[in-house]
Amino acid sequence: MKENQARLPGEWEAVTAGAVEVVDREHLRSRLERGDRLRVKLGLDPTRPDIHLGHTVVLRTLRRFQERGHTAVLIIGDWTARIGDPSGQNVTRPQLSKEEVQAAAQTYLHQAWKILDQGGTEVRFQSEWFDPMRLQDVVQLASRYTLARMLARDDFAKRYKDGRAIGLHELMYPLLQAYDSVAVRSDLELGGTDQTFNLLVGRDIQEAFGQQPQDILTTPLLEGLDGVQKMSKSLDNYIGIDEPPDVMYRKAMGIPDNLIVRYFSLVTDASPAEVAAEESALRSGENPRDVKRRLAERLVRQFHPGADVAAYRNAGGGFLNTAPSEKRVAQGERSIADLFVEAGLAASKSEARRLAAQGGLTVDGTVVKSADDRIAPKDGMVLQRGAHRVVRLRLS
RNA sequence: GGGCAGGUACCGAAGCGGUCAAACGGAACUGACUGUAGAUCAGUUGGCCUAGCGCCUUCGAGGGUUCGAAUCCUUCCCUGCCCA
Repeated sequence: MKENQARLPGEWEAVTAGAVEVVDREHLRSRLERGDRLRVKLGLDPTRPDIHLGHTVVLRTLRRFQERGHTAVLIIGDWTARIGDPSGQNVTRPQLSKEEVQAAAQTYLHQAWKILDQGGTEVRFQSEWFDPMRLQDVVQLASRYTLARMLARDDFAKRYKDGRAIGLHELMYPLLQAYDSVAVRSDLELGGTDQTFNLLVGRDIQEAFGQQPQDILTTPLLEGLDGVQKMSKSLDNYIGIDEPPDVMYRKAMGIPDNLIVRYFSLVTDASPAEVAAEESALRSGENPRDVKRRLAERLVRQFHPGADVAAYRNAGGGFLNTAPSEKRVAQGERSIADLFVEAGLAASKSEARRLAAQGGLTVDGTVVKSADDRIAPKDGMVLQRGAHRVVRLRLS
């Protein structure tokens, strides 16, 4: 696989831009310089069928490899998705059916093509190689690794030390995803920094199966809207790449100021020079809101080329507070508390009453005094709970 | 297999016969403030209604003792540690 293309100057820099860590650095560099065409693996677990900006960091890296003639190998983790990566809290995940995984995978791919070049991507399902395995093969695979090495992984070590449960199946996760590298003969695997251990296991397992170990490249984890924890669907601090432009804009405007530059550099097409310009704009005292507007516009344009970005800007401050969502409700008079529960804005009538007592509920802009007052919903009526949760009613 | 320690609300953690829907902390939510977020301050955080000092469900699961149990007994399930 040595047939190559014109060697671009700065190839190494271009392809590793933003990488946190590369192993084996020298090895990878020399392969790139030699012009080898690499099989670049990226694994995705289709547990949640939506790609958000956090995922795009690594996807964009993969695309850069594609653009330079390397083969993207996208693995759909239809087996590992059932185990769930045992990262900290989520010890158990709902067992997904084959159909659910299939469906999620399709959605995933559909979204992934917004970033990757579909033609240059090889999509593989784990079930290809795992379904035919027999117990003998599984035991065989397990024999290639040891407990001590598993315990080298931070979260395992921590849980072990703290006396918290570690299911044996959880130990299988790194092993299975490592075997993927063997199955697809990966040359290089990409992943977020939280995957470092798993990617390294891939190297070991490949060697155990007589293959040349892959190199690995890790990308930063993007902080979510809260600015602290990594972006994830389950923490509800994400911007999905399939979300409508207005929602995307609004969410982008809500990120903490100290993340503006990071977002510019990790998830937009802005060149390093442009990023630097925004950074100095902030430092020189420009209102962060305006810098953030440019960020939001850029993001929206990337995923919704036709969107009328100016409209959101002119919407002023108010757009921040309106989360557009509609809810169908039946006609007829009932208590305000009931209506809020139906609209999904309160978990129970008791909660609705408490919120009302705190002045946190409004109907068409008027503060609800007593949640026990009765009301007949009208089509288009707007219910609001707090500053951010708004529902427009539709009569059915 | 043996010994020991545990399983309390979203999480952590008190409580060990009544005054417990259950201290405290984190987290979340609401209000004030702010360009948003944050920080800060205040409040809320099981459900239901005829809203009373009311009823129902909740302290791993079942059974029991008691006028009365998260608290005592018992069986079971689960977790961790030590020993084999």
